[in-house]
Amino acid sequence: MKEGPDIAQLGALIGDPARANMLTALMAGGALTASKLAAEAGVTVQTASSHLKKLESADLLIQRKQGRHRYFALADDDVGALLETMMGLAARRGLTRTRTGPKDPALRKARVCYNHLAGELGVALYDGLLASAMLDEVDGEPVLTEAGRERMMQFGIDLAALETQRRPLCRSCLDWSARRTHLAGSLGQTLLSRFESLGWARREAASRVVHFTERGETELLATFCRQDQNSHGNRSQRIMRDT
Amino acid sequence: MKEGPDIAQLGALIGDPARANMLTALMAGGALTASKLAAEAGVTVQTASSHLKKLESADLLIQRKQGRHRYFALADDDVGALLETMMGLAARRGLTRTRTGPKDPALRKARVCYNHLAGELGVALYDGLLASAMLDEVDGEPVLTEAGRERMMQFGIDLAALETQRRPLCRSCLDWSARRTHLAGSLGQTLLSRFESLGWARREAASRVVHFTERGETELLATFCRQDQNSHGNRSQRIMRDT
DNA sequence: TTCATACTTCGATGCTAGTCGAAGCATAAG
DNA sequence: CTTATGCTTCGACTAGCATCGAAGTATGAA
Repeated sequence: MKEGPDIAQLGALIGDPARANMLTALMAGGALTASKLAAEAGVTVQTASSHLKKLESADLLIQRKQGRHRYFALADDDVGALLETMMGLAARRGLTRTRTGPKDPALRKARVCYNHLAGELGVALYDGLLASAMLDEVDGEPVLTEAGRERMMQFGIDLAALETQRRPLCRSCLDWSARRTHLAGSLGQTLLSRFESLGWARREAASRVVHFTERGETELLATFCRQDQNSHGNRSQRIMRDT
Repeated sequence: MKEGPDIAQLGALIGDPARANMLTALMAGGALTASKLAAEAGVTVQTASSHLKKLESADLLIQRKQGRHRYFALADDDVGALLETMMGLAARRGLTRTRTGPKDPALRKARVCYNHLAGELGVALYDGLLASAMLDEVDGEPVLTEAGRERMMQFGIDLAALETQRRPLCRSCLDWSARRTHLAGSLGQTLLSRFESLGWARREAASRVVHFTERGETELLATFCRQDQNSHGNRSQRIMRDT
């Protein structure tokens, strides 16, 4: 009847549970081997191979051979963006998976959302920035205040470099575990890598889990989430240990 | 293994050809009856009913009863946004449907993309605005120039009102028929409804086709696509009748 | 009431596509 | 060479789901 881009093909590709698991595992931005992806998806390697072939020939994944391993990664930022969009909508629609796994608590606490920090610590950071008046929300969009700019530069963020980029500095991103927002955008991304280079946090190898050290977590909260900074800061509830 | 929002459920819902057709038909923003959607999807009403039930219970569609008719529409702007994202990616990946239908030429010429004008006339408008220096592109994002602002106000667009909104005035949107961009954003939307109220164009009842009158098309090109306006205007190729 | 239209539900059918076992390549190590 | 590992291909099986005919419900018209 119609002509044009086929949403159905795309949807069907993402619509299979095994493939969806693989894509979700790759959302952290890294590259994983075929066998790792098979384990993540909960299928045998033969099945995974078949899926990966389909995803690759649709240009959703790219493949890099290295020795006898084959590493797969998302082909493009567009793919990641689509997956994020779907995640967001699925979360808001209450389309959640039932079977829950062992990594779940760690994932809920801190994880990578595309390339920035999400989970409890992610929303705590966002709330803290708001409460201490480093961040402000105008028309629902987060904006860095003058105080925030200073603190970020003290913290070693090259704001000037970030602001020359096309992508927005601050964006809000809806969290699916907590029903709150956390900080995305180039600043969100840069902050996460800064946390890592400071040794506050490290990413778990083949998952989206982010492990914060005891000290890292304390420092994070002290640096960005002190309520008694400039404002009275009751704009956000404390939600640190609510699970 | 994991927990969280289930991309797979969403994907599977959109992944069926019949459902994808229905969703695509609803992207124009209107509400259609169940039987009309069945026809659009090329299935019987029983089958359509089953699909619509699923889409509704996933909160992708909403239903409004009116007499013995049931009108369905996209539940939310988020759904439309997701579909647009998927359309864009599918187009860039070359995932296009093969079977082409009778409405195809009309669709290619002018159609509704979510709520603004797409198709050949859409990209002609965009190119014309660029060529006559009413629109400029900074960092890939379209921006209205001073000359453009004046012309829009002459044309009866209430720019001041649009600019108080959250959503951006100008956005670019990738066309899937022509591989070009056309104008989205609140200005894009307002322009299309202005075309309609001027009698230049009207939307076909239950499709995304936009019919321009002979005069409407001429006026559109004269008003926004005169090359010999202020600039030398070779920044865009003419592509009007290239199919 | 009777008939017509719009839509849903039920039941049966048929096909697609995901799944895994077994075997086949390819690369690396001993 | 032989052995081990990582991955792909082939083939067969099976489950799930889209599909439609037939019957059932709801609204409107005559």
